[in-house]
Amino acid sequence: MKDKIVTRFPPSPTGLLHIGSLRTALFNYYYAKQNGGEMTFRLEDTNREKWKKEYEENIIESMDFFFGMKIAAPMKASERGEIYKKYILKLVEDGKAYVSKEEPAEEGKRSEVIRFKNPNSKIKFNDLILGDIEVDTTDLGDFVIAKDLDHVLYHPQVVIDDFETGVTHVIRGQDHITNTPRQILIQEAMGAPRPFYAHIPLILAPDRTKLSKRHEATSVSEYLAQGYLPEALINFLSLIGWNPGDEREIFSIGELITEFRLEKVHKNGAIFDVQKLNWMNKEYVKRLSEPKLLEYSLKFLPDTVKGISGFSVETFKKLLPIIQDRISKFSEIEEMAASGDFDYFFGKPIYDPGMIKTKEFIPDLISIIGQIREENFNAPAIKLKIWDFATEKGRGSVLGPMRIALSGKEKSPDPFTLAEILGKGETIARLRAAIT
RNA sequence: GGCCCUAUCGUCUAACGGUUAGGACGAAGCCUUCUCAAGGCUCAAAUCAGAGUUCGAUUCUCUGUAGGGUCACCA
Repeated sequence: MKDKIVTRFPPSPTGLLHIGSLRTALFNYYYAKQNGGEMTFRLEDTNREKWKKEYEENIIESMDFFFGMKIAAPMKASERGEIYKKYILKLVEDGKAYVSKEEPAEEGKRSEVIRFKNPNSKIKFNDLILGDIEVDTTDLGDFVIAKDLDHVLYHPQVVIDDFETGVTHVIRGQDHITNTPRQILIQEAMGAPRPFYAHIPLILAPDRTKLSKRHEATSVSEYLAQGYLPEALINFLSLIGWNPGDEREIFSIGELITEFRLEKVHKNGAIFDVQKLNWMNKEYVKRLSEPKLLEYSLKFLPDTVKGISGFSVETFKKLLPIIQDRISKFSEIEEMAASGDFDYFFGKPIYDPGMIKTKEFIPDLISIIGQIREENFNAPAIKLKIWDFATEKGRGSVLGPMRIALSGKEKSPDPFTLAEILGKGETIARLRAAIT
């Protein structure tokens, strides 16, 4: 009988959920799920200086948002002081740790701390991604594991929490690799079993250093706020440092759970390429259902547009295909709004009449369009009716003025689509207005 | 600097020791076209260097070089 696989995600609430943390959580989640196991969650929240309630809430909400984990009462390191204390006490009793008198060299340092008695052994462990790693722990010295019995430090905390929650696989970033020998040492002193380790490569900024706060946008919330879709973010992040070995790129979370292979995770760090994220997000935008597309579009549509007197959701719905075609992320709707790409749908276009090169063919357009029946007033039908005439007279001098008459802009969707959205009556009205 | 990790197009990456070193993003060009997008097609672009093992190294070994991570009484 194989033991149930238990992975872990223990973020520290010292910032909003980081893009790299999400990816680590994702890998932990895939590995646990595909093996019928589970991913545990706990908050490593003993650093009270950097802690913020806002961060904690953001992380917990994200767990629900991305993994459907409803966490009512998260396990918190800050509430486990008594437990840590017992273990440290035991270590001291067993002679594996000792109270050390110090001469504080710096301000704020204590004259007495608890140090781990380093047996100075060579620690060898097999990393599921990196392979065998051997480290001589002599250079680590007798490192401090607690300031005192009520202030236990990170390494013993991790070992105790992983042990008590039955963690079988520690999947974490490569920035933790040098912590591993220390933690194994403590484990062995406590007689705790050693979990499997898998250190995943770091996500790098374009300057090839670890992606951190000093770089552009690093929190998941920022990306969501820019209108990246969660599914796209998950897909993109999952493909950094891992790939299925073939040429597929678009994966649902369900597919990722079955396809993900820990053994195929790379050893080397990878740059977070926003351009590729943009492309992938666009792929997801294209696949969005109409209700979802409307929901997101409305959410990102500025109030200045919603406040136009002629604005209605009914009309806005007709613009959805145009939006879907143009944006790669939803914040671009704000840019479209700023350049006036929506205004003319909800009110008369404002433009310099000089923009219209020639009004010569507008009366003909009005009569052609007038012949189209109301119920047939759609872009393909309108195009069919006008096309030959436009070709005969010169498309530039027929279609160009038509577009400007309808939109007031040099750049816009094609005039047939414009006419369809505006409707027959309004189209003719705007063409008439352009003559005078 | 010590310790640890890594090394294929600009970027993400594929390639039982035998391939014209493949794909994607991005760039460029072309087509489509009334504009802007979208779409289609085409093209450029890489095995860090040097030894060794081998009939044959992107692939295995060593050295060098480069990059990264980490060295708290933070987590």
